[in-house]
Amino acid sequence: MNAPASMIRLTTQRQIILEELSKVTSHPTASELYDMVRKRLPRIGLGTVYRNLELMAESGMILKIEVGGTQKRFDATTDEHYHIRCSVCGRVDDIDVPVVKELVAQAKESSAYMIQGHHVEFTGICSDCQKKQH
Amino acid sequence: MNAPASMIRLTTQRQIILEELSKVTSHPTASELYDMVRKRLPRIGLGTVYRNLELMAESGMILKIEVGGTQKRFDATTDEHYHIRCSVCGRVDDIDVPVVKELVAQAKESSAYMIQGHHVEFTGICSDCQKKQH
DNA sequence: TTACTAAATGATAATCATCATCAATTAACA
DNA sequence: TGTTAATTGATGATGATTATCATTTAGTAA
Repeated sequence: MNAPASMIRLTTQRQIILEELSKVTSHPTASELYDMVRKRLPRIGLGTVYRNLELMAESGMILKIEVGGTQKRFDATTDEHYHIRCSVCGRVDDIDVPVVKELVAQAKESSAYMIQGHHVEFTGICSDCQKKQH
Repeated sequence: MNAPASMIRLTTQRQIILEELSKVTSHPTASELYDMVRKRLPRIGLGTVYRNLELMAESGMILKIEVGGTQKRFDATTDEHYHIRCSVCGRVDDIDVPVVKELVAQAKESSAYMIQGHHVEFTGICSDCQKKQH
């Protein structure tokens, strides 16, 4: 009855991209991940990294973070949480602030949009950049 | 004693960019603003629009919004408030949900970052896009 | 195991948003 | 009205991302 589902293959590239992303607690950009992955797969193309990150984000395996800054970032942790971005170096980390569920309820009342979700992004200066500013 | 402050001129371009931005409640991108301004100043360059939006954002006259999506957006309203972005068309609007001041306090406790601020971005489907999805 | 086929890759070019450069123009003021 | 530095418009450069396409390969069936 269903149209034949397109087959999603388990390729070396995909596995290693996911492994490398899972190793770090920071939230690398596509090209940072490209550099990390290339140490193990020197012939991989940047396009493959972009393609797979996009694919994994769509399927919910990873999280695509579109915050301030020019590049998208990726996160292997998919449960709902907030982020903090360094305004100096652009680094993004998870932040352990409890998710405010009421925000969505409030938004539903005060907007004609059909609300899907929310995200909180804190801005600050990371400890590395604080040190460098002597 | 001070170095001579660089003179900031009141040009036609700047005035009209600010006027057009103030006219709308949406949050146009630089190129949307370019189209709006060009109806009154057909010879204006896109670079001028970018330059002035950046300048006005730096001086605090307007707000530069770096949310999801690929383009930066601008807002003539500068007091602290949250935004909602349509996941279909990318449109961004203000949303009337009270600012949660406690979030920053909580963030300060649970992070090594020097916290500067926060922003909440809701995601949803705007009424126009709801209609179009028959 | 081998052969088949659609999915995926790597290389490359194309696109899009933004920024930089620079000669020509113009706002502010003496 | 003339001077001068700030600004403009035109254009090119850059950086991130996406599209294209011939080649390779994972998954499956013989």
